[in-house]
Amino acid sequence: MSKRLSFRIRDELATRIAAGSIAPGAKLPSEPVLAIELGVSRATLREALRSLEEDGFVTRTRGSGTHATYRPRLRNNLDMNFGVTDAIAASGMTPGTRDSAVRSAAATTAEREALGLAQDAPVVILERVRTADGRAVVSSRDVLSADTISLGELAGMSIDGSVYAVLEGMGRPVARGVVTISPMKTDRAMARRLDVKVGVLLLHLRQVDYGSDGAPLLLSDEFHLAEAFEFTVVRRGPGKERT
Amino acid sequence: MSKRLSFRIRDELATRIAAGSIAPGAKLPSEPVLAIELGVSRATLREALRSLEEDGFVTRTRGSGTHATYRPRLRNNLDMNFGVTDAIAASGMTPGTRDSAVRSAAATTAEREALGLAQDAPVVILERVRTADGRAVVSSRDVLSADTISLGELAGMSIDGSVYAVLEGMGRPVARGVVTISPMKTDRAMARRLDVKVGVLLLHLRQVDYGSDGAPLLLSDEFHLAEAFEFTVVRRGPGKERT
DNA sequence: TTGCGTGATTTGTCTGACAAAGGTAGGCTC
DNA sequence: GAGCCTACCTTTGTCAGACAAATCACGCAA
Repeated sequence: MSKRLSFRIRDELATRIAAGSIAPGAKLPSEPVLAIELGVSRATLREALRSLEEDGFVTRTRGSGTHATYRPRLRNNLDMNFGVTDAIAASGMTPGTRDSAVRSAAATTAEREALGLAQDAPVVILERVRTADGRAVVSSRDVLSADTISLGELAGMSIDGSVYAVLEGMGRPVARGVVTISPMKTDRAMARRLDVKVGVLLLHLRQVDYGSDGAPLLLSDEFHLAEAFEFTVVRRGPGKERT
Repeated sequence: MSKRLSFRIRDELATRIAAGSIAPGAKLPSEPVLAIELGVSRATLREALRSLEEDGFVTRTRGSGTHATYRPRLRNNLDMNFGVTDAIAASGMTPGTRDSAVRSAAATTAEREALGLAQDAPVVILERVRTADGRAVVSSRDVLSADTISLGELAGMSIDGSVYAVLEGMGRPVARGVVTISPMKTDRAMARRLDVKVGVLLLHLRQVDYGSDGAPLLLSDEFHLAEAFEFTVVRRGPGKERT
């Protein structure tokens, strides 16, 4: 349960809208009425509405009211599913892991830059092949500073576990990630790992994750089979009301 | 200038943070102090801070204060650059257009579903090849309902213009878009249009744009040369504070 | 029918206050 | 002296009430 009351109200309204209890395009009750119904003050309700508006659930117009917007249903939203496990589960398949291996090494130049490390700083690397309903669909490689997590801690995590869950358990939750998307064809090594032919299309997601203080925590390279996944992103429009 | 005072305050603070006037990790003045400094009430300031928090510019902690977060600088953020023109310009190149053509047709099934139209509803189609510094980099195809815009209006727009700008000029600004990303290889027709070899890697962006009322306005298919572009997305972390 | 004015409705902003949680400094115990 | 605990202060979260501004609906007149 969220710490802030306004978050709970926000989630409650978001659920109602998503579930269709408040129909798309329908007008919500006025703020005073809705505040009484939800048992909170109008200020708290407005915090929640502000958040919903920011995420595109509702539009608010002075003099007119607050209206729910039509919201497209998304299967694999990059915003919602942060890890590979989430993405697979969101597609209705059972996630699994294969060929898991952890090791330590000196950081390469690219890794040093991405993670903000000193030269020759030690890093720990986790390489896995993720499966959906038993079929290999993603090859992933996670790199973390040895200062962030020890080899033992990384090796000790659940085989199907999420690195994010481990980091959060250590009090270093991931607050934000920046992912770069590019297409590529499978080379021979990747084809063997994923058990597909050479030349099959992949989406390469290179992601740097940052902690709540803004420090880089994790560098991930994920190679997704294009035919197995579909990525969607919600983009905010150029309407001048926004920044 | 935005209609709502809280939006202006939001933008003002976002600018300060982005420009480094408020350093990453630095603590902002307390709400009462900041409200006086900005000349607004604390309620309005809190609306602005709520928005900034939602976008990851700041974190707020009761008892501790509001802190600016480190925000990575992005070259081609799918969130920031909505149209192809923006994306090309953000890469430091000069956008241009080639092989522009408009026509009208009956909507296909996929187009009907995406745009929420009745069977055999007429649509207008704009096909263009976009260039960066004279080199063809994107093949695009925009489909709109004939009710939204007439063939003449579409043909009359500036050759390098943005469909978004036209829609906004007609009082139908695009508030949100949902893009699906998938990789593909160029077929023969696309290779000729983009003047590349068959088999070169493309990123296919299929996007549906919605108006402020949530109604679908525009269906776009964009085929980007992979080697010419790089797409980044900021993802919100799995920190438990979110939905 | 069309246009205009007027009033009701609704969100936006302001003011003031108290509660809750984090941070800090001081004192106490061992 | 080191560590722990407590009281206090700061800061955000929530509440209450009021007025301003914008939109919408209705009635009326041309």
